Amino acid sequence: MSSHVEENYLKAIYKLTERNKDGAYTNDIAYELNIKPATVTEAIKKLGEKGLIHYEKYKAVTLTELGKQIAIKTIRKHRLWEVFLVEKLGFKWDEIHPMAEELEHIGFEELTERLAQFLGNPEFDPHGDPIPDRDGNFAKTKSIKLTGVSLNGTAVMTGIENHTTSFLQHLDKIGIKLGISITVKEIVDFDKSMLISVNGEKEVYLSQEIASNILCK
Amino acid sequence: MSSHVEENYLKAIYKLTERNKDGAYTNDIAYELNIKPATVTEAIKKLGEKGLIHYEKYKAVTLTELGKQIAIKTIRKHRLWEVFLVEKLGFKWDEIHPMAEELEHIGFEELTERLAQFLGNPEFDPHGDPIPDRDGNFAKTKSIKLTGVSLNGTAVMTGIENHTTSFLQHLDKIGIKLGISITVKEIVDFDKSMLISVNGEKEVYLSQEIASNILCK
DNA sequence: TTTAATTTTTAGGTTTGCCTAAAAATATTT
DNA sequence: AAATATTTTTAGGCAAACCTAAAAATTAAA
Repeated sequence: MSSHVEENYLKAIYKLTERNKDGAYTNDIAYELNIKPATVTEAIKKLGEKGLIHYEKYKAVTLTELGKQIAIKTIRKHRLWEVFLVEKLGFKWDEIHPMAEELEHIGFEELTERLAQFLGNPEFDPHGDPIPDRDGNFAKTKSIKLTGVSLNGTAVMTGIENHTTSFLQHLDKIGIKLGISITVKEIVDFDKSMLISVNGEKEVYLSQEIASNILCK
Repeated sequence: MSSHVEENYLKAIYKLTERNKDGAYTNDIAYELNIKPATVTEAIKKLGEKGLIHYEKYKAVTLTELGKQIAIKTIRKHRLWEVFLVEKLGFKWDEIHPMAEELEHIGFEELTERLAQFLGNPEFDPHGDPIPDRDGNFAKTKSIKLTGVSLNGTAVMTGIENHTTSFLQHLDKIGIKLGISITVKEIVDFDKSMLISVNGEKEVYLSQEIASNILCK
């Protein structure tokens, strides 16, 4: 199995296991990777034999220590390249994912570490997601959803829970970006949408769906 | 055929056609790509059908305009990344080839162009090879081999004809790098090796083999 | 607790990009 | 121009990574 494909499976399993403690299900992995479940069954059997995941028929899979290391390294590479694309090449945060998705598979330890150094060993990527260090440790961040901020409370925007282009572009349009301060001016009783002010200026309504995908501290 | 594989074939054919005007032979392509001739036959048939090369059974192949464009774009990407690796990440010129060999296949036009801009639109890579511009035009360079410099003549080192690690490391050791000035102090009658002085200082003997792989102007 | 629905796996196929061995074509010698 | 050598192609195979359709196992519902 090519390391490119392998890394994608491990990354998907890592992501799903974050959400679902007992592991990643065949169907979910397939959905995540845009392939069919039958293909996933084949693949996870092999990953099991390679010692990268714990595989038992009909059960959710989990990563072994080795598999987890590889997944985290891939995430590290992905997020470092995202920083590069934004900080050095001037891309916007909604443009970088597909490029990072390819760059993350370039596998030279020395390249990754020099890139990190060149970027000033950043701890967060342009979406506010933590970048694991070379040993695989993530900076601890205890953020809350914007929906958890009480009326008249103020919070600093630190991240997002949804990474789709449309969501990112919408945040751009209303002026929400990392580090900005958000004050909750009103919570509409009817649908729990909220009126917020961005950096004490612009006021906009956010649906609960949007607010619940914005992370703050 | 994956663009990764396709680009490698086109690059190999481009390189071979540079050397051998009538085109690239099956055997040579196979040697260049470290695969077997039978595999090449299969591949070039497909590349022919795709309109990327001119293919006729038992004949050397040449690139079509389209095939040439893709080859040159790949070379552009390769050399830009090499500049990045040396100028920004501090790698040495003998370390970068394998990394650039992977980075070159990342195919986002916008990424390439922003990278080029970030690097200051360099015209030459760390080995002195010209970087084609976005339209595929190479800076014209009329360099000569160091073996063509006459006794007591001085020339500026501008490139190399051999890109092996061992050659690059040897040049490093004796202090030869791009831009350095070389004076021919002596040409040994017996084997045509030459005594040179590097930047008017250090004197070393170079075999004819080495001298013929050093380009100057 | 039996039936129904869902999920996972198996079985059998396809394409891609590689391989070896042998046949066919081309090129080189004698 | 024959014979020999070299090069290229054909033929048949293999593993990876995907697929569909059907069978088996598990989970949920009646």
